[in-house]
Amino acid sequence: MALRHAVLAALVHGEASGYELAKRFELGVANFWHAKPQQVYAELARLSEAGLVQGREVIQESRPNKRMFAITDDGLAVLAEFAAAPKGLPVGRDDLMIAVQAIDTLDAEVVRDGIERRAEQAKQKLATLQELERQILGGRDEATFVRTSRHLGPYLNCRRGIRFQQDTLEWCEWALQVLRSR
Amino acid sequence: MALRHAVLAALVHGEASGYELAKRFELGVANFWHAKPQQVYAELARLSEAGLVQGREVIQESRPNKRMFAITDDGLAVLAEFAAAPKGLPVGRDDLMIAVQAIDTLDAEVVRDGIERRAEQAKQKLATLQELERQILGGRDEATFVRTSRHLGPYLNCRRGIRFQQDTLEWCEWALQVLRSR
DNA sequence: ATGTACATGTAATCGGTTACATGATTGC
DNA sequence: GCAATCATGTAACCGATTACATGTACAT
Repeated sequence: MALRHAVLAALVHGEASGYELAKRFELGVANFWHAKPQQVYAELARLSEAGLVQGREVIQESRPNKRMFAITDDGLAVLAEFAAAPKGLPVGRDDLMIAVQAIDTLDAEVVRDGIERRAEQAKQKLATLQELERQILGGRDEATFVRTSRHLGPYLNCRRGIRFQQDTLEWCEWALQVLRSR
Repeated sequence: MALRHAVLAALVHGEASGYELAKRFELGVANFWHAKPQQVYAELARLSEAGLVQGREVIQESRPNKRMFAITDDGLAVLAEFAAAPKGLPVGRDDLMIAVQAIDTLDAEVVRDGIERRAEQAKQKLATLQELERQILGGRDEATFVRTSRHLGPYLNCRRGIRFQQDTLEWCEWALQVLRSR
């Protein structure tokens, strides 16, 4: 039941609509949490019923109406409890690594193509995250930002994502070189 | 339905019992796939019924009997098909990063403790994986191994795991430094 | 006209986790 | 005596994915 906490955490820096939250999950936090839009809407409904978030209707004219959700004090309490609980290791599932594991029996070219495609995906994701980093830093260097900002969480998370994609890319390039050199 | 393929991939370098497979999932491949023992047994039953693996009883005297499973030609065909299919991005879920995202609103000390615990976990995991790497290389250097071995898959996978844990560790240390310097 | 962004859901199904269940052998 | 390792599963529940469903506004 951790999507619940992920949604609450995504709301601590201000209210958001289900649509906005779904986008945040897709891009910003996506390396370490992932959720489909339908899941987000369903979770918001449950959180709202439990009193952990509060929604308000926003009537718009040139667009469909939307509901903005904000975290409540009860929601914050639940988040705090979650943060204090011991965490297990991250759960990862990567289809590509299944193919890699079996490369010696399979057609190696097919797996190589998969690694190349993954490298491309990583590059794109990396570009997106670096753009996000620029937005967060807003022209300041890291030391200045760390001293002056009250929004460290998203930055720490963004850095984790950038590192992960860089590491992915480096592994892909190393693996391709190994496979070429056989 | 990808656990199916993960199990098949784990069997390509030789037959194994459910118990052995469960251990392989727990340690070796665990950074990029994860499965509980019960799941492995259930999957083996399904794969066996579908003719993708074949089991044989092994009677043991000083231990409980076991069933060893080997991948069949049909199983290999299914794996090959899977390998050729386009892969999505890896799915990751990391509770710690949820707490990190919300650190500005939460008690920062609690989150710092979480990062420290994660660093410890990463160190242990890293040690295990480096031991596995030594076993795989068997005294040879990388270049020699790559030229002479027919089991590249597990090595590529192991390297991915090592890099991931190293990167985790570096991020943890960087994040702790940032949090201390505030 | 066509597609993308905005905006929100329901229903059916599938995959994964947790709890339960058992029992022998080996080493501390 | 007690814990760890070997060895295998069932059943209930919950969480996640996929398919279905609808409609407006704006840009190309």
